[in-house]
Amino acid sequence: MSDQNTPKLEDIVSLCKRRGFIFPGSDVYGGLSGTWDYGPLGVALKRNVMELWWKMFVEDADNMYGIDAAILMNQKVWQASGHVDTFTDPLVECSNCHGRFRADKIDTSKCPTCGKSDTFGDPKQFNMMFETKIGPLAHERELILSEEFLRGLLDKLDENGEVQYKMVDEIHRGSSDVGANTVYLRPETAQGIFTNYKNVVDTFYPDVPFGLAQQGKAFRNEISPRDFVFRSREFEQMEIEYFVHPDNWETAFEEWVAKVHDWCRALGLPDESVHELEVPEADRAHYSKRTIDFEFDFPIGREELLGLAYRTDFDLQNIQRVSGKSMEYRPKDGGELYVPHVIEPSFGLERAIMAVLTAAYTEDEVNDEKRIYLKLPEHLAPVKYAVSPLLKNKPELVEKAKEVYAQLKKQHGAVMWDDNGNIGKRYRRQDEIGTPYCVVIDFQTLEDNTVTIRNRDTTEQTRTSISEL
RNA sequence: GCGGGUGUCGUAUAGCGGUUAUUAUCCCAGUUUUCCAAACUGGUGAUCGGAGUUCGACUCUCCGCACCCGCACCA
Repeated sequence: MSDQNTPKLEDIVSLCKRRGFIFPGSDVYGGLSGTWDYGPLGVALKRNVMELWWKMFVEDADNMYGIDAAILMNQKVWQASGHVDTFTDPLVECSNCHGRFRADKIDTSKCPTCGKSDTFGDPKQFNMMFETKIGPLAHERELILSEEFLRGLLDKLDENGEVQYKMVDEIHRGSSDVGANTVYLRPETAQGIFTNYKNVVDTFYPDVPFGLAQQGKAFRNEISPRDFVFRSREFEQMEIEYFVHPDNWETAFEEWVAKVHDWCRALGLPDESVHELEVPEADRAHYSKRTIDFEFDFPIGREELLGLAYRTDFDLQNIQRVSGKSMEYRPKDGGELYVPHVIEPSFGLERAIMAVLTAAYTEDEVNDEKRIYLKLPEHLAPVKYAVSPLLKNKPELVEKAKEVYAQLKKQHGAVMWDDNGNIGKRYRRQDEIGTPYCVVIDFQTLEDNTVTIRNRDTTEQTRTSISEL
């Protein structure tokens, strides 16, 4: 349901490329599906969102600890977490209509699409995790074990063919097993937190409830990445695992619902565009006892912005089982040992940025002309102030403006110099990148050291003295 | 991954089996300009990639790649 205030996705994509926020990944080489690169303004916006998150949830809280785990992890992590099993789907393809289906979800004797019988071959494993190898000989080994290569070779041999085929099958079976040198690019950042739970408890002795927070890249081999940065193969997550006593999970869950709404407001998202979806059991992840998806009215429709899940003690119990190390928490008041339960708010950074852009993108009609501007919250805007001389062919104005620019730059950092074209043109350009204030040095400045400050949203100007900037 | 569509300067576009590849805007340099995309001058910049057909391909054919729509997938 998008009302007329929701911008079109193509308008946002276009503005992002035109003004240097977000470009297609590997653009000069024709692109790479499912990847996006951030330009100068995009990375500024992205960092502002990340820093806001870190400040709100880590620095401003007194029971939160930050960590930053490696992307590559021991493969046992993913066996313990269930990802090796649940991220691997057996898929079958119909030789008649080429439809693809989960082999474990349909009757494979008959194609549900075209109705033909016995059109399915053997199921093939499809895993959403990117896999790579540790060690320098990895690729050589893969080449030797290529089934196609070996079969092609053996097709040329008449004698003992049968024996040789058997050998190929054995070798191939061996290579499709997960070798000791196989590692995965993490499909979620959460496990990097769980694997460090014990280290943090042993070094900081935090009181429950406490949380561990992390920001970082995650990778999923999506079948079809789509909708701009909404679903891509490489993305950034901001996650918190909040450890609670099992009796208190419901209270903590409700607290986090409120905090999530605070976060959405800090991003400048209107309350009426954010929706809670209680995820029914059948749709929940394998580890979760309760999940709320927070959805947002994106240009592509109402879709998930972030998730809040009660993960029980699923992860810590798994680590305890697989590693053999105790994950029990010892209360300082001498109470009984227990394995803490976990509330997990999980934020997608790119989705947050897309929501921010959606909420900020505004088109106004001014004198029959369209004015496009990004109504970004001040703390997220890539550029806070643009400084201009009213006229650039008057050296005294330019000189004074440069002084003001240097002063503001020292104070705020995110300040841009702009003397291109005429003043109206500069305002429009700054509008499009969401700069909240344009500071202009004019002839009056030379007399009384005051400048005009033009407001992005109202286009009104006020005159202020330089010292009060 | 399947089916359908699309692919020309940064953006938006025109056109053609043989062009100096059109126009606007953006961008850059300059003139001008006392507050909301004014004007003028000059400039950079594109046929998605690779094969094939042809004397000659941006144009036709095939194969890749990317994007859009639908299906499926979505821990």
